[in-house]
Amino acid sequence: MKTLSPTIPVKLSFKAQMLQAREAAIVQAVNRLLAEKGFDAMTVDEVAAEVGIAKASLYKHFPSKEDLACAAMVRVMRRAQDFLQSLPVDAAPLDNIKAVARWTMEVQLAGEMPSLPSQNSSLRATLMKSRDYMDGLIEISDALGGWIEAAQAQGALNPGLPAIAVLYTLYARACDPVLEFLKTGGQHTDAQIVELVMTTCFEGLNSR
Amino acid sequence: MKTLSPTIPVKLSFKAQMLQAREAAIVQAVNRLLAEKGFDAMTVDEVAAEVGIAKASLYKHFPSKEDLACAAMVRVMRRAQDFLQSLPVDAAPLDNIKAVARWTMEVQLAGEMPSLPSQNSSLRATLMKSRDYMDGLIEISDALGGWIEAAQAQGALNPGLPAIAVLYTLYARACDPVLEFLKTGGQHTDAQIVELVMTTCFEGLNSR
DNA sequence: GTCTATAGACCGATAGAC
DNA sequence: GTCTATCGGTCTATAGAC
Repeated sequence: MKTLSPTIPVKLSFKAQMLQAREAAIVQAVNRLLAEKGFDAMTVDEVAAEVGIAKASLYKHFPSKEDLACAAMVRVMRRAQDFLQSLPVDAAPLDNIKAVARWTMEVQLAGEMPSLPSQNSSLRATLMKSRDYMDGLIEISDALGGWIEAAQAQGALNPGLPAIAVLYTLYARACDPVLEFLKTGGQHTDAQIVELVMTTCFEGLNSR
Repeated sequence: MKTLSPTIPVKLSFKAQMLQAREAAIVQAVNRLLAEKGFDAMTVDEVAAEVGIAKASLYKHFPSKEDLACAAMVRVMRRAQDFLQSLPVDAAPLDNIKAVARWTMEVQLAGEMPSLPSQNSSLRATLMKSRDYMDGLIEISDALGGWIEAAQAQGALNPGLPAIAVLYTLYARACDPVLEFLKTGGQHTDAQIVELVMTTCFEGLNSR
């Protein structure tokens, strides 16, 4: 078969690499724009302009604006999974949980956390249908959930809280408006803001 | 003068009352729709349909969609001010702070908390220009800020946190996605959800 | 008969889709 | 680069109050 000759696979692979590289550029641009202005305010024209390609070419890669956003979410999910795997397996569960919380806040402060409106139903439907997205979400939730229960069992996290509530609270830090408010205030560095929110999140507002 | 005859003022007042009542109906509808779908997804036609009047009539009351949203924000701000004034003046500062936090969460769970995109600049400009909005915001911030500093001084709230960070953290509870997540989960009543988030907010995730 | 307010058609621009 | 739908905003004819 011709397709098994040495040159063909190379050519296909090269072409595939081009496509993949452009797709990566698209997804990165979408990620940035989603973080900067959100889903509704982001226009497909902007994405095409930022990547430097024709709008029609976008639709060769992604069938709709929702799929663009979904790809950006999958990207950040992949980054999260990579971060999770970089954590020491023998660390205390609470340390890993805190590391993840810090990481999400740093991504947000770096302007790299895509923000989607939770009430948009067509977007929700697209995300739910995406195997990549759902698998990533479940894997991350499982990892975090395991650490949460372990930390509660050893008394490091409040065992009176439902684990799911703790998980949601951690997820919410990825889109916490307090970070943006404090950054706009200009009184604190990014590192200080992260530590501040880490404190309120884990220690609470009350005195100890 | 004829305009000072008894019947004229009565008539004018009646007309004014009608206008005011309709304006209240409009603002309430906007408030509900903003809470349900957010600013971008809400259309002016929907508002008119919900109130049961023509779109052009809306524009007799409010010059733009942004002003509609602003009026809804002023409404909820007024409700907040009323709630603040209903609190006992001799109560412990921390109790009042907690009462306000509970109140904002209850309003959100009741589907009555308008949600605006923080990055929409035309909307921000309209809000900033609104004396009613800004005055309300400042009055509320001043009241909360005073309680925060008092609670920190007496060691009830962590004095190591900047008061502004505490204030923002409280404001953020009004749009905390954890409430919606837990409600969607269906495992908890609204009251339980409020107490859960109150605990994580004031006690933190760690064990005490 | 006049005047106001309304209802509903209408316009222009924008943005998603192809 | 075009097409079409949608949406914010406006215009006009009419109904009803005085």
